[in-house]
Amino acid sequence: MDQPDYHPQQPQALVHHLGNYPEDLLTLEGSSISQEPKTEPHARPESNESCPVCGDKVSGYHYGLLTCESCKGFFKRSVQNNKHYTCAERQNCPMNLSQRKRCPSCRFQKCLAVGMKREAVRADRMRGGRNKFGPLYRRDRQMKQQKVYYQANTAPYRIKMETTQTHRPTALNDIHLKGSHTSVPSSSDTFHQSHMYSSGMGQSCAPMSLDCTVNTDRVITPPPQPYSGLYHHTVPVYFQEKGEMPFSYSPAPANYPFHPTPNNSFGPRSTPASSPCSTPSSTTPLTQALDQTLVTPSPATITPYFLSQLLEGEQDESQLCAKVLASLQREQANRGKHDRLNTFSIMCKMADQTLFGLVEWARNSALFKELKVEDQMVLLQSCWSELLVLDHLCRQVTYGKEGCIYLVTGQQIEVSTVISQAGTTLRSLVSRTQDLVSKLKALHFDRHEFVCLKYLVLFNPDVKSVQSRRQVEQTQERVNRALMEHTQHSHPGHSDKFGQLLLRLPEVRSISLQVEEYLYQRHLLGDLPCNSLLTEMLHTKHS
DNA sequence: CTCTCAGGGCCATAT
DNA sequence: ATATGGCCCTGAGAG
Repeated sequence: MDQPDYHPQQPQALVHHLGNYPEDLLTLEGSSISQEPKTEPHARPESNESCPVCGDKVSGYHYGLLTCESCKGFFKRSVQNNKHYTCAERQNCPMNLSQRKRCPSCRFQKCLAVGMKREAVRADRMRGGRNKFGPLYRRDRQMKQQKVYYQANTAPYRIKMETTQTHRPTALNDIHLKGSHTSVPSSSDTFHQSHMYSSGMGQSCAPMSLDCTVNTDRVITPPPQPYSGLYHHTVPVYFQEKGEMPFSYSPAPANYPFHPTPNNSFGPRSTPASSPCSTPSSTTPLTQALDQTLVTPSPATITPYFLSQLLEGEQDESQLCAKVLASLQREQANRGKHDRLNTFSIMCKMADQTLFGLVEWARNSALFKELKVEDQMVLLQSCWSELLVLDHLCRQVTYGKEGCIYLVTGQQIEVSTVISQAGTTLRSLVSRTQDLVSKLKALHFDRHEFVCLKYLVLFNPDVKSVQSRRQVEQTQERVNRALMEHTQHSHPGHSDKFGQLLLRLPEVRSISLQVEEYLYQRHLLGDLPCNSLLTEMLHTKHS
């Protein structure tokens, strides 16, 4: 068997998430009229595109994305007839126009990997009509049109920016996670283990042994990166979590783990960035700064202040690292010798803890606290995976070495090893993510911009059932403007950086959707650890 | 109301 | 015999 059974999903939550890019990301609010993309009503940005599965000419949007007619038909038949293909090779058959017929297994896996959606194939086989992905297609078109516009107007810059990352080929049979520092981990490490696990969407694949080694006594040292401010502490390794979790691990009665305290607050907690819970009409240094950015065209003085306020809410990477390590240690300590977490579970735990951190970040944000609890919930439900992807991207840009993936624990993993040994889906995810990292590195993506993108993703007024839509919209517009002013001010010679950054968001979203789909498939196979925030979030989307 | 366009069906062709 | 893929039909939703 090389694909999981088809599980028709309730469309509501999915549509909700797939939905919408904020309008101001499309219109580049704040830029001059002449910079707006001029799109002809009948311009079809997809007309020259090639199918992401086989490279053939696309014929339109099919089952979630632009594909060719043949892959459309193939995907439809595969889902309708509940086909179970088997690859005679190693599940990495080449997929192009001439070879797409050779291996239906790899073809179907690639269809899923690039984002074709089973749930778009109608169970009732009803013909005609519009499907639930209409808004997604519309937005995607708009983004593509804008991209065409930018490509036409930024060619001189793009020549410099579009450097491609080269992956060093290795002959390693194992994936070795390495500490980011020079000291060699001791053999008595808590997590020293070797595991076999399958990756990819349910297909069997070449076994991957993984040596996951963590030096528990390490002290994080500042890497030679431009953001040395992140690593200014010596980390207490055995960082104890307080019982103050934003999400409950007990079975959630309302099918959602978000348990804020009343009055738009999440309990007594203070951070430098957050004033006590405020109402939309109250004024804080932050909201004052926000108001000023709206009315005062003085980026040199206001935007840096506003951005520094936003930055203050950022988690210290070293603390997050210590927290995740401590959590993993506790988990392993509670398990028997033969009951150790496997590699995939460890990765999930890391993602889970990172997600906790992101939820904490959001709830500590003064801007976010001003929203109704219901809105906070739906916004986080909508964008959690995008935040995770953004967080990962920033970590790679900031600390990642060429050809390595930098984990939240400070360990590193060879990209080429993952690429060569992972299943189709994971390989696609890693490859797409690394491409994005390269682009962001070329853009000299900085912390301020990262924070802005996080806010732009979080404050998405197009999320269905947001009540205070205007408030969300205004915040997004403010952050959007701050981002624009920051890029113009900090990179005056690179007038298009703002646009280039926004153009990365559709790919972030696309990757995050693929991550969700991948995790959900693994979850259905029973691979995901139970009682995690990750699974709660996945359930919320798929329930 | 008309038009658009994405999903489904048909069927000649390929394997 | 079965799979593929090009073409056409259908009909919900947008305008």
